[in-house]
Amino acid sequence: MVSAKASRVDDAYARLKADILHARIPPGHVATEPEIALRMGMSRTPIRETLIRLEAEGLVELIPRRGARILPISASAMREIYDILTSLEPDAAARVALARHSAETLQPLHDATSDMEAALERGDLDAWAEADERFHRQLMALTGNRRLQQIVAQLNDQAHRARIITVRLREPPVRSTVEHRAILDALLAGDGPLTRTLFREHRERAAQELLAILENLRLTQL
Amino acid sequence: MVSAKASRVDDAYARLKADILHARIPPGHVATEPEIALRMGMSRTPIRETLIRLEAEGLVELIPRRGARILPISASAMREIYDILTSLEPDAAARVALARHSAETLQPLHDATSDMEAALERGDLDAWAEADERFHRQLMALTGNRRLQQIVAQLNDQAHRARIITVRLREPPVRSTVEHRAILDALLAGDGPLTRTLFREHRERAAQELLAILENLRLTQL
DNA sequence: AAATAATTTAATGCATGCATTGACAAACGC
DNA sequence: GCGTTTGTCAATGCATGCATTAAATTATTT
Repeated sequence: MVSAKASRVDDAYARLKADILHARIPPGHVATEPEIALRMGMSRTPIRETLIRLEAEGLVELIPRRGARILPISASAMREIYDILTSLEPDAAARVALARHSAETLQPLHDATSDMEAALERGDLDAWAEADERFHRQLMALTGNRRLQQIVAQLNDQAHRARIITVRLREPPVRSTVEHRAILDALLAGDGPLTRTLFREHRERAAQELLAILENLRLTQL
Repeated sequence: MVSAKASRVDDAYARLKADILHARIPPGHVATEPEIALRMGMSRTPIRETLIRLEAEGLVELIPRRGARILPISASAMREIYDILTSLEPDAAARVALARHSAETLQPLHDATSDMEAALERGDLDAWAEADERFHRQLMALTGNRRLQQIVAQLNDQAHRARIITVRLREPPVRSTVEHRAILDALLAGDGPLTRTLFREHRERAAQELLAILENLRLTQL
């Protein structure tokens, strides 16, 4: 056996988190510990620990005598998240560019970009979104900064549901895909400033589009 | 009574965190749950929950069968932290500048700066450090971005011990204090780009100095 | 009927018990 | 003497019990 034996907390954490991210539990939903424990077939203890972790990650809110509330998707939350990502990612990308990684090292980014292009042609938005997130994740991994990776991953998790919803309510992300290709080229060229600029514009546009949709839907809070 | 009744978890959390930040527990120290529970006069349960939270905050590492390890201070960790802060804070400061807050709103920053100057003249490094952290905290508060505030606060907590140590091992922070004044002026002038540039240089220099000292001391890991 | 009070219900916060399992040490074989 | 093996010990992971207390419900009063 390769993987370490999963503890119940590990299990509950993985399942609950997946349920939240895939919106299988509706945003805003409130559930009590005994309720979740029953559903997951374990006692309250591991559920409690799981909820504490999820709260620290910003996916759940623990309301004193009521239970755990799955955080809703709000435009204001998305604005906060995108403001932070717009600061972090372009800088990080610029550092990666300046590190002048080999083409092999950048291969995963290349793959992700190709996958985005292919998915877009097929009209497979789920695959597109997956490749998009993969690109961003791989790029952060190349910085070697663990804390940065964790923070960005956490923010992306928080924004995940909003992206799922909006990706189907907008024009096909042609532009976004093209931008990825341009960023990749800048990275390969080792052009830090260009990478930063492109990435920043990429994030700013994405934020604009997402927020426009959320606000149009009057999804101040979904 | 104004404050909510403190639960044991709240209490243990506050105490443990303070002990860690003030280095009353030496970095690298390992303690078991029963050990901490005994010292804090409560059962393992609230201690457990506290440790989970502290782990999520990056102050403690939970080692499977060994206990909780107070994370050591390493130069590499500080580099990670400062890289992130150097991305986040200057951008955030620029946004604050563009928001053109009134002088009253910026008063806390003014106070913090004055306090730094006064503390420096008195040679009171503790007071100086406190005012410095206050300046940065207040500035982030002005962005109104809760997530940003939380992330920056968390990173500052992680870096706190390193700052305490190094502040006494370097020349008096005259330069740093002057820079704060300049940043404040740029904020008052509503000059976003200038604020960003100044802040970035400020953080980069601070990072350089801190890392130089840590590495000189061969504190790869304290 | 609306507002208030009394009562019931149930979720949390915490303590405790116990099985499991890894860490450590002593005993053993080479 | 040093690497293995076995055995003991204790920390964790989890379940469970219970007091407390907020929320919900019902009863009561105006």
